[in-house]
This record gives sequence, structure tokens and C-alpha cells, in this order.
Amino acid sequence: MKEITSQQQRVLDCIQIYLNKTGFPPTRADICRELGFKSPNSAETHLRALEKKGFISIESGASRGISIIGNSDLSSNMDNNYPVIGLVAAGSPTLAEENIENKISCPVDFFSSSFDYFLKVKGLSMKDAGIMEDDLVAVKKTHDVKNGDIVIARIDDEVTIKFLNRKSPKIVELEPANDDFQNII
Amino acid sequence: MKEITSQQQRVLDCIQIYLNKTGFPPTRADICRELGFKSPNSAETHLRALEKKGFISIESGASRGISIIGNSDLSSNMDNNYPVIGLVAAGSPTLAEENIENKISCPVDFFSSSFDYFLKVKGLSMKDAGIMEDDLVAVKKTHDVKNGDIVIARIDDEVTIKFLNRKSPKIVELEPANDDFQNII
DNA sequence: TATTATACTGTATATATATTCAGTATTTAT
DNA sequence: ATAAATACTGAATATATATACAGTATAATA
Repeated sequence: MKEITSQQQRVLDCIQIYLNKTGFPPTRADICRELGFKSPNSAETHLRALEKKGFISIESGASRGISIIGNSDLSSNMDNNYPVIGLVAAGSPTLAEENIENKISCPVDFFSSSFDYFLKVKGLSMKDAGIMEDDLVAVKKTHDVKNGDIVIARIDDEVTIKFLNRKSPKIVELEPANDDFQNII
Repeated sequence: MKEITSQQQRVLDCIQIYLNKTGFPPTRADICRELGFKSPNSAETHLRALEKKGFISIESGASRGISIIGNSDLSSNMDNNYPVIGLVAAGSPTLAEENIENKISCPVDFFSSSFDYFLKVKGLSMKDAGIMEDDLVAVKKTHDVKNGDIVIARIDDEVTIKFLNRKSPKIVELEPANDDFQNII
């Protein structure tokens, strides 16, 4: 999936919102009205760009033939029970029965991306990123981590949430979002 | 909801299946092709019957303007569809159709207290309270406001979220949670 | 018995809609 | 320096589509 421009994001959002509101996709003219464009071709070119980048697919010739891709909405507004795990000092955040504090029913598409469980935050080391004590963080298990990502890290037996900053293949820096805390190498 | 005939059920199923497959509703001709009808008016009359009985709504004049109604079945009375309202600079945060950006299915007991709608936050004036740009804030309409409460306030045509601090019956101070912002009297 | 709803075929048409073409301007790669 | 992508306006057009009208036939009301 290639990168999206801000205007293309606006168009994509517009399609999603229109879909949620009406139940069917917008026409070129609808998009123009929503976003203030004055020519249907403005919408058309953005749609073609979004299609080329793989965000949507367009059925040629069909009116309103736009569908958003990647929203693996086999059952989009289905709910699921997500475990809530305490960010305990000892041990890793596993899904073992004894670590699960609670379960919360939450729509699978509550956030833009899928996730695996909730983690209850202890401490204020990510305060400036808006992550406060007792907040519930939706956590997704993945191998795809980039610098700047907020990650759950385990150091020996301590579990923490920090910004990731990989210095080299073997050296990783964990950066808190609070001046009162130190970076961890 | 009145009773549905078997043919009308077939048409309704056809719409749902077409939606799942393509992401947008079928035309009259599409329905005919799927179900073997030979006149678009066959689909049309079934659609009108389904509309009259409240199973679907049809946007007059719009192509593919069919939307299926009432999929929020009674199955789980724990959940509810909450509107998401943009914190727009002009106008009040009303539940008017045009202000609703989206709807989110969310358990009524997702938070400890009940609430009425979600508000999407603009700006960083409540940063130190963990409320960041584009956060969704669950808002509860009430007359019971106390000093120290976080409130949604409207000043002329601008809507904002701040701490409440009532100085006197007629003087109210709005305090942001960000040193870069000023208090508002 | 008359009336209404259901369930179609078949034709016709106004218009809603996608889509192309011709421009202009700015920004980003190569 | 040149090409390509982005971001538009504005006009024109072929066609996709909703929808009305004219029929036929059966089953369910009232």
C-alpha cells in the first residue's frame, strides 16, 4: 500500500462517512459537494489515484461503483470479547487465564486497525502521548515495528510501554513521553 | 415490521449478498439478473413493497440508492449505536444529521457511566489531561456540572473542551490542560 | 363480489452519472 | 532541466439507471 496524500485521505474519509450515513457509496458529484470541489473531475482524479494506490476499487461504468479495500469487513460491525490485561511488573503480558483482569465487548472495527487485547496502563511514562494511568491501550501483536511506533516491551520481568527507536540491529532505545523519565537503552 | 413474502425475502437477500460481494447496492437490472426477472419493473415493485414494509429505504432519484434498515437487531441489548460528531468550529454539537460523521456500535457499559455521543477532538488544549487531537470523547448531556469537571463549552459559535471552574454564578472560567493555552473567562 | 396486494412482462424516457477532453498551476521526483 | 504526479476548473457526452405507463394473471382480503 503506497502512501496517501492528505487530499486523497479526505476523499477516502468522505467515501467512508457517506457509506456509513447512507448505506451506499457517493457519486463524483456527491464527493464534490461534500469537499467543496467544483468539477466532478476533481473527484474522478482522486478516485483514480486511490484506485492506483490500492485503497479502493472502482467498477467501470457502474454508478457509485466504489468499494473500499482492505477493510476486511467480513462482518464489519461484529463484536468481539477482548481480554483486558493488567500491565503487571512481573511476567509477560500473556493471554494466560490468570492474567486476564476482565473482558470487554467491543466492535472489531472500533479502531481503524484490528487489535488483539487491551492492556491497562500503570504509571505516567507516556503522559505526553496522551496515555495516562489506568488507560486501556488496544494492543496488536505484529512483527512489523518501525521507529517511532509505540510498543509494549519486556525487559527481564518488567513490562513497559514506550516509543521505539532502534539504534542498530542489536541496540534498541525505549523513549518515554514524559520528561521526568529517562530513556532506556 | 410487517410480514415479508418469500419473493420479497429473496430480493432482500439478493441486496444483502450483492452488498457483501461488491460493497455497493444493486440496480434494478442487477436484481433482475440475479433472480431471473425479465423486467426491471419486477425488481422495482418488490423494492417498493420492501420499502413500504420498512425493510429498506430508497433514496429517490439516486442510482443504487438502496439501504437495508434495522440490521441493529435486538440480539444484544447491551450494544448501541452512538453517533460520532466532529468538533466543528462553527455551530453547536447537535445531533443533526449533517453533523454526524459516523456511528460506532459500542457496548452501553463500555464506560462506567452512560453517555450520549462521541465527540471528535480538534486541537491540543487538553493535552495534559490525555485528550489528544482526533481522540473520541464520550459525552454525556447533563445539568449536573461541578468545578473540575471536563465540559464541552460553546462560546458564540466555537465549541471547545476544557476544565470547568465556576468563579461566581455569572462568571465561569474555562481552563485548558496545556500550558501553551490561556484560560478563558 | 369488488378490491387490494402480489407477481410478473415489455416498452419508453428523463435524468443521474461516469468519463473523456481541454486547460492551468504547483509540487515532487529523476 | 524535464518529466511526472498532484490538484484543481469547466464543458461535453455516451450510457447507466430509476421510474412511469400499459398490460396479464393469481391469490388474498373485506
